[in-house]
Amino acid sequence: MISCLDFKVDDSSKEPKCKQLEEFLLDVIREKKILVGAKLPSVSQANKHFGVSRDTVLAAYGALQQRGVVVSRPGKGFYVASRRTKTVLKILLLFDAMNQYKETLYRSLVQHLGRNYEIDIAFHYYNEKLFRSLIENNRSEYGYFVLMPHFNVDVTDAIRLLPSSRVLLLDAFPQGLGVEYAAVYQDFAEDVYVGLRSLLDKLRTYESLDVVYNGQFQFIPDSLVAGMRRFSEDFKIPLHIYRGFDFSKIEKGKCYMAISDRDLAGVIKAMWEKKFEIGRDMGLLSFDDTPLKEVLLGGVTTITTDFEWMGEQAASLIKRRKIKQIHNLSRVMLRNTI
Amino acid sequence: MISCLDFKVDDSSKEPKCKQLEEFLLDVIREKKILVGAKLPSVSQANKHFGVSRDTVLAAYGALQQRGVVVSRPGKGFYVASRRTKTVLKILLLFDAMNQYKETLYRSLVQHLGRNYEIDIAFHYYNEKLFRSLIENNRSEYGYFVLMPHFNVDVTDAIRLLPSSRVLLLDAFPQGLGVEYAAVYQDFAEDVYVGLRSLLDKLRTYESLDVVYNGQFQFIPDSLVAGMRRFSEDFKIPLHIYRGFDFSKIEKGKCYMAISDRDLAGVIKAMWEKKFEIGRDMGLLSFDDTPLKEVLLGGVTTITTDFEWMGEQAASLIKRRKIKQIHNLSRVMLRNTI
DNA sequence: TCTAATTTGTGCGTATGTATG
DNA sequence: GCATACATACGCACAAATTAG
Repeated sequence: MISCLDFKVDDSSKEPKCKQLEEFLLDVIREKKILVGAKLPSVSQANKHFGVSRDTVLAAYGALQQRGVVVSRPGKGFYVASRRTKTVLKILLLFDAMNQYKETLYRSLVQHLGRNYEIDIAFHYYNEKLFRSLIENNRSEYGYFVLMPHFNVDVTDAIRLLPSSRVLLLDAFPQGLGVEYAAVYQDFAEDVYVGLRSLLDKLRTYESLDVVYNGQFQFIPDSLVAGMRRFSEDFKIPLHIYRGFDFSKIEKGKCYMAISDRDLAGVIKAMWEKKFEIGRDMGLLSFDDTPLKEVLLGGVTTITTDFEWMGEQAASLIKRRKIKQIHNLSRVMLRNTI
Repeated sequence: MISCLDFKVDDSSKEPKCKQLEEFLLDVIREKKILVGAKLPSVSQANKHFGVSRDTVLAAYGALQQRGVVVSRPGKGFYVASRRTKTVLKILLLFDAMNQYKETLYRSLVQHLGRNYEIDIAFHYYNEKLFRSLIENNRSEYGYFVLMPHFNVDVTDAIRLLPSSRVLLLDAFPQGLGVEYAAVYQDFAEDVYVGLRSLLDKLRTYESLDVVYNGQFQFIPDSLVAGMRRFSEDFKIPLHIYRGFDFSKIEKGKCYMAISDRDLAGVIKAMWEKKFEIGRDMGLLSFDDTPLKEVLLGGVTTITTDFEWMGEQAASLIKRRKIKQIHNLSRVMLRNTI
């Protein structure tokens, strides 16, 4: 029984020994290696087996007792009382960038997780090195990692530094990572394909689909481009992708697709200057719905996912320590601009 | 172990002893004589071995901690956390909420600070207790604090826990804090007064000014309200402030002021339903400019500050360790909706 | 009932970082 | 730079409760 529990304290670690033991036992109880009602190894057994002093064991057991996870019976032993480990889990949220819909996601996640979680947030802004160093430097500081690995290069090696049971991939699911990782993701290639297909009749009234993005901090996933290209080929809709688009070069008869708010504003301004009429002279699509897009130009058509729901699903996976891949479907908000 | 570290303070040097020790230890860490994760000599060991007082050791160790190079563990010791010795300061950014213009500010600050600063960000979402605990729990971990104390209750006691030389107040400058605190702030009362006054002729064409905000996470500084009230009294413009406004109750002849994007969208939707014409049947103002507001409804009139500039000023104060209060002026972007 | 072994529970000592004059 | 009080981490010794024989 106790021999099944292989654990050694790391004396050189900065974590206190009793804390290390406590975390280990919480995992053991969560994983049902010791069932509710069963007896924990006695203090002196644990003391010898784990190679720590009796007091260290006692400190760990005492902490578990204070949490209500175990109860002590003097002269008998410590017994598991509950699996509801009311632990404060420290979570690192590693997002790509700060923007409007990210706030929706963040709030939803925080709200649905509730009080027993301590959440820190950081942004990598598509800087691969920053992403790596944030993972490396915080490996031991957090008990759980929610990662948004939006990169067109391979970062799976950095992610693999973390135990897969303590990682949730959010929004993006990099190729090369398997079912051992929990995830709530968008399948950009598929979603944009399906989204554009549902707009096919409208899109046929334009001569081409032109994707524009300008900012230095802007980023388009390769998979999104792949989905758009497949749509373009399958349905013979010409596709152009402009990185660093000169908005004054806007033309009649095209349907523009703006990536960021800044790009969207740029297209609209150019449209005004040329006195184009939206939906007739040109079309306009955008990604990720926000309150203002509902009313901008009488409603901008967007291809978007439900970030509220994404946060809720993520929170649920984290709370139940469930490893599962959830495809967060996207939908088209068909409005006025196409 | 400690005997490998031969270091003697130079009493004749003009460099403080703690600075000498700090530099020595940085070299030791750079040269991998002490590896990441390993323990530094304890304070009392170092105190005896290096022939300096405990305080000197503590000052050196503390400085290393504020650079993010080492971390302290009570009862255990100081441990090397990172080899990034180029980092001169670890900064905690404590913002109120995540939103569009906050990103502008954040990016500007990060960009103007440059590479040698490690910046963490957290949000308090107008939760006073969270604000306090974030300060208390991170007091020794960071070398500098950029605080956005947007509260209508007094939080100066929490701020005073930090050395004033290591604090920058951003956006808000709470009453009760003096010139010993660096600040780049908006004077909401004054700014909104001046802003509204510049719109006086336009505002006189409406029967009243109605401030609407709805969200649970929404917040209006008392000083902003005070500024609006003073304007209302001085120029006899009726003012109504609705917390939890029912947008369907929107009326002709009034000028509405929306606090958040969500409120703005709510007013516009209600306006459409009633078929009001903007700028004639009703007016619309908003706070904080964003790219989309430039094009929404042909341009929404906003009272706003320059967050790009605010970030630049803040970075400059931090880098030069300058203690100065900078009033970040706001201006009116007069557009189509009033 | 007594005894010995096992187990939980308590007190004290030492080393370490933290905070304050 | 020094002194002091304090919290935390860890270990040793011993007392109190339980159980088996």
